[in-house]
Parts: sequence; structure tokens; C-alpha cells
Amino acid sequence: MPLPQTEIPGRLQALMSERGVRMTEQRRAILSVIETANKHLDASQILRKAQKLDPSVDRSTVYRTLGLLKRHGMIDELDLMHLKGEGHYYERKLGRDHVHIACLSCGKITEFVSERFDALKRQLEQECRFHILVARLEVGGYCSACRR
Amino acid sequence: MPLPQTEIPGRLQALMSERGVRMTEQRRAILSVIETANKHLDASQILRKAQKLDPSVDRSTVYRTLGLLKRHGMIDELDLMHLKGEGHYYERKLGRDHVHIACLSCGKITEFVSERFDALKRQLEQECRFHILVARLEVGGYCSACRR
DNA sequence: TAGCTGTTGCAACTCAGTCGCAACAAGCCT
DNA sequence: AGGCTTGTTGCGACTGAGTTGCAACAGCTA
Repeated sequence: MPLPQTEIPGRLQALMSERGVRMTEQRRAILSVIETANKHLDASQILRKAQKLDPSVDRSTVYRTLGLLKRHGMIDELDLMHLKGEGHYYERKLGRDHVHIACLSCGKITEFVSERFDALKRQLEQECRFHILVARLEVGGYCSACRR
Repeated sequence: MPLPQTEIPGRLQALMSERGVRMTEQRRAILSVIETANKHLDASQILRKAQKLDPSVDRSTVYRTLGLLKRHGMIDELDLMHLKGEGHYYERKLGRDHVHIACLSCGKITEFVSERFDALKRQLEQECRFHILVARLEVGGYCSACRR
């Protein structure tokens, strides 16, 4: 569940500014929430946390900003196997892609990094002559504590 | 896009009956639609096709039956990178898991089978001591025809 | 600091999926 | 075959995620 805290605060904001994206009070709040999150958040959780920094933030602004970040490839959108409801979860994209492992019994989310995952993506790009922008691998099943 | 037609018609029905699942006219229609599909269908497409076989089929019965098939591990649920809308797509689960590759420009869906995918899953099961029930790998980007 | 233009809040909307309930029908048991 | 039990269905109302049109607003550049 906990995400590595290897991020310089305000990094996301700086990157977006560099790209000529207009920076607003609301966007600053939302970006800061995403950067400092220590677990995967969904849109309504991001909204609630952002409103603590800037009470004027609206639901639609959260969705619009998430769309913007997705288009810039700065966040990944996850389903986490729809453990609770149909919504999506978001996380800052940094470093290597990783597998999200969801225990269908206790709901625990584990992240898993593997050279084999990178190799599979390289193979796919070559053999399918395809340029990958996003790769999402989610796995559902039972963790060691839950399997009988 | 086209799925391999390596299925004996009525196989899904037979499998479900064997497991003691009560077979109804509506379920027969829905299972038959899924078995004979030649592309990934979403819930509303399944509904429309099933109603051609049995006009009494209701939307909620489609969702309930899809839930049943999911719980029995007989279908896989896909997002196909949300190319159109937020809904899900379904496909008969047979043989090996495969990667779903979605071109963000032309919308083409390609399926890709790789020993590396199977190896990655085995590694994950061992190293994370996790029992995998479903694994979904979806990739978005640009196909050879669309990349400039 | 004036002004252009992108961004926001709001409210109304769409769309996928869910649920409670009374009517119904599979399939088992004589 | 016919009755009975119990799981399943259609219906309609509902939920919750995400989207949109628009007028007011606020970054940023000159």
C-alpha cells in the first residue's frame, strides 16, 4: 500500500509549468495532494483532500485536472480490480512500471517490480511494432495470509 | 480483433450446468451470445444480441449473469484502455492469458500471447507468495500504422 | 496593469451498474 | 405428470462516477 516517497515536493507543479500549462490555485492543491499521497487515491478522496488546501476546488476541476495529468503521462489510472466500486485510482508515475496485486479477500494492494515485466513490454513493442505509452498490469487473487 | 473460434457451441452452458448452476432461457441466450462473439462486447451489446434470441432478457439479468460468469472464472472483464466510455468488455476465458493492446489513435485492439507473460506470473506467484485468479495486462499506445 | 485566453464553479445531465420486491419457472422428489 | 421449494427474473427506482455548457473569473504576457 505505501508508495515510495522519493519525490521532491512541488516537482509535478514545476514539470507542468515547464510544459506551458497554466498553474492555478486549484491545480496546485490537486497536484500537491497527488504528490504527497501515501496510498492510491480515487477522485473523491483527491477532492476532499484538495478542498482542505483550497475549499473552492470543485469536483469537475478534479476530473479535468486528472485528465490533464493523464494526457501528459504524469499519472497512471488504476482499477485495482474494482475491489470497491467502479471508480478509478491514481498514482504519480515515476520510474519503472509495476504490477498491482490485489487480494480479493482482504483488499491489500501490493506493488511488484520485475525485469521480466520490462522485457515483456520490449518484446511486445518489437514483435507487434507498437509504441507503448501506458501499460497496466493488475492481478487479482489471494495473498499468503488469506489463502486457505 | 477476431477471437479464435475454438469453442464447441454450448460448452459454456454445459460447464455451468455441471457446476449445479440453474439454467434458464435468459442465461442460455446470454451465454450463447458470449460464446459466438467474434469481438469484445460490452454489457449493452450483449443485451441487444441476447434480446434477439429471447426478447424478455432484461438489462439487470445481463449484469447478474456476467457477475456469475466472472465469479466462476469463465469470462474476463476488460477496460480496453477506456477507448470509448467507462464501460467494460467481456470475453470467454479459454487457454492462456493474453495481453490486450489498444491503439489510442485508431482504436484497433490486438491480442498478444507470450511465454514471458506466463513466466512473469509464475515469478510473481512465487516471490509474492500470491495465488493468482485473474491477471489483466492492457497496453495503450500507437500501432505501426498510426505512429508518425 | 490591461487584456487576452485558458480555467473554474455550478448545475444539470449521461451512463454504467445495482437493488428490493413480487411474480415466476427450474428441476427435484415423489 | 404434478406439486413444491428455492433460485431467478423483470421492473422501476436508485446510486455514483464522470461530463458538459456557460458565464464569471484569474493567470500570465506584454
